[in-house]
Amino acid sequence: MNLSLRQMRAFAALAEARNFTRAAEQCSLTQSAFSSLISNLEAGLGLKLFSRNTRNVELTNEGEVFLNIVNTLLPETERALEEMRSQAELRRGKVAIAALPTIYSSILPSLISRFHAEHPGVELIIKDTANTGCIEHVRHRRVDFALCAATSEGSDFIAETLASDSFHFVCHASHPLAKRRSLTASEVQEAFPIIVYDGASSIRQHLDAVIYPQQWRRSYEVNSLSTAAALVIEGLGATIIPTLGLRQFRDPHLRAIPIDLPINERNICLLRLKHRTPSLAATAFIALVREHFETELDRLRPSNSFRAKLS
Amino acid sequence: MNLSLRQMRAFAALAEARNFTRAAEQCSLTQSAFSSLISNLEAGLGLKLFSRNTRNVELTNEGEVFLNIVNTLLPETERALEEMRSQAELRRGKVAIAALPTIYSSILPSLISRFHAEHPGVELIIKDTANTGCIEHVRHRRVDFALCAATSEGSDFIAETLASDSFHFVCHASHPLAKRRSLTASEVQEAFPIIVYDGASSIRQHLDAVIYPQQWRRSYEVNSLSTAAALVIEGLGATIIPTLGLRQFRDPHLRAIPIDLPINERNICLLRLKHRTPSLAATAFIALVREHFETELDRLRPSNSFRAKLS
DNA sequence: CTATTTTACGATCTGCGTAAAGATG
DNA sequence: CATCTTTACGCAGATCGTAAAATAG
Repeated sequence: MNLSLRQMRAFAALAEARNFTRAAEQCSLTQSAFSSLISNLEAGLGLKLFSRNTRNVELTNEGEVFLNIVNTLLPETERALEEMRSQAELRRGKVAIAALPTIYSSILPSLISRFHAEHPGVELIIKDTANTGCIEHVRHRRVDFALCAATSEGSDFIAETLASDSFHFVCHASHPLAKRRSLTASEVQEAFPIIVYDGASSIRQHLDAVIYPQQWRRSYEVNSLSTAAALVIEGLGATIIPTLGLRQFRDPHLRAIPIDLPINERNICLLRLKHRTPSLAATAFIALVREHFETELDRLRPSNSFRAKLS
Repeated sequence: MNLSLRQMRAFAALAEARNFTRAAEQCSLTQSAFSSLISNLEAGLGLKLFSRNTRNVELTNEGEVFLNIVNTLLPETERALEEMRSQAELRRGKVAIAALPTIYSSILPSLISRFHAEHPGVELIIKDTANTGCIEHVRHRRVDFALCAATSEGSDFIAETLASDSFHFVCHASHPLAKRRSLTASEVQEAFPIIVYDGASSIRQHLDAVIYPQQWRRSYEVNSLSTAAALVIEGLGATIIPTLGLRQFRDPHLRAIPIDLPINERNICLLRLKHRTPSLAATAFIALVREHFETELDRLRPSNSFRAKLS
């Protein structure tokens, strides 16, 4: 006897419906195929499970015994398969991630290619959005997790700090401050015109907080790093960028000067919902992220000269 | 995915043996068939369970997960099938029977012991109750079948007549009629005091019907044969008993005289619900009952002298 | 007569075995 | 290169669907 899941499903459906036609529909089978499926099950077990005629279908005593068994065995088996399906989702699954533009443009590309090489069947969806958007994506479960700046929002989140980067004053080589080795907050504030970012941005939020209650004398408010970069290159102003964003400003005419801010570190964290077990695919990606920040942490250290990297 | 018992068995064997050839042998399959069986299982689950080459077979991480599942699921499934096998082989089961006291006390004991000897694992539940009770037990499916007097109740029942017995006047040896060889209905009606049975009793129902619209001049109305027997032995009255009930009145001081009633035969039948396939255990018991009445039918024939048997 | 199950039968799919090919230490 | 697994392929049995037959209220 080779009892199969399909047989148990069919039996359970018939025991429930007590009607071949409806039970067959439920199993996506023709009534005739369903009938022989039940017959085969009965033959396999060597006993009648249902006493039936054209008007009435009901369990025999032996059928009752089998129903008791199936009532525990079937859910367990289904659950087992569901468990395996979750496993399988590592190979053909989906990971949705939200990430700050600075993170997306710096560390994610290499992680994506490594993950894809390891799990070629897993679909990766990455939304690059400012900090506020990242948090909302996580909150509404539109992503498995986010890589963004630390947040203090509620206790629904788990925020794991992965690294922290610091801020740099980025200007054209012809800028009056271009040759300085370091700058103070007040010096930077005087460096008008300065290019700032949209209020949803973690950079803007951080910088606003740092000089509170003062405000930035801004001439431009942009949404993307690349726009800011274009403006700076054109000599229309300077901007302030955390370490991870510097890559966007690699240009021979630009200079990046470390700033000494009251709160100079921006924490990069892995943000996810507390009561949501990440899928295995997501877990795998998270592992890759953690590994990245462990092995390449030094790259983020402000002690490294980024001036050199920009030229 | 239609997980089957065979797939689980094969997986367990391979996880144990870690060798396709030996695991295949254990499953009574060629190595090639076994290989594709495992492949199909992996394809069905959507993941590799074993990482293998020609020298080495071992479980993947996903395989380990599946092994944990199978280690509980497989034994449970096997046990379930074993349970059903026991049912099929009548090594387990339950038969519930309702029977008239006259039947219970006459033919059932030997049938019970024969059935028990043949099927020691089958539980027997026998309710001795008057005719009305028997019918209700069948109607409400509290018993698999009943051995009782024929009924004309509705078409939900199947009533198979097994035998018929006839009625006897039973009295103390000192009774005025004790020496008669036979009696008529009117003679019996005059034989006051007469002990009758509760209205639910088939004997009472039969006798009431026989003399309708007259009524029995009763002095005692009892529920059990043994009570009636005690009364008769004490000389407090006579009673009327069908053949099957005579056994209760075996006493040297009692006499049983055949009565010539207008309807002298009480049909003993096997009563069950029409649309209910009896369990295997019940079927086996029914077979025993039929066999009994086929081989020992003569015992019930009123032609036999029961006077002799009583002394 | 109507609703329902069973049977008949051909097409398709699955699973097994034989035998050959492929892989690996 | 010896051993073990996978692949190729034909056959047998299982399963499915369509359609007709049987059954029961």
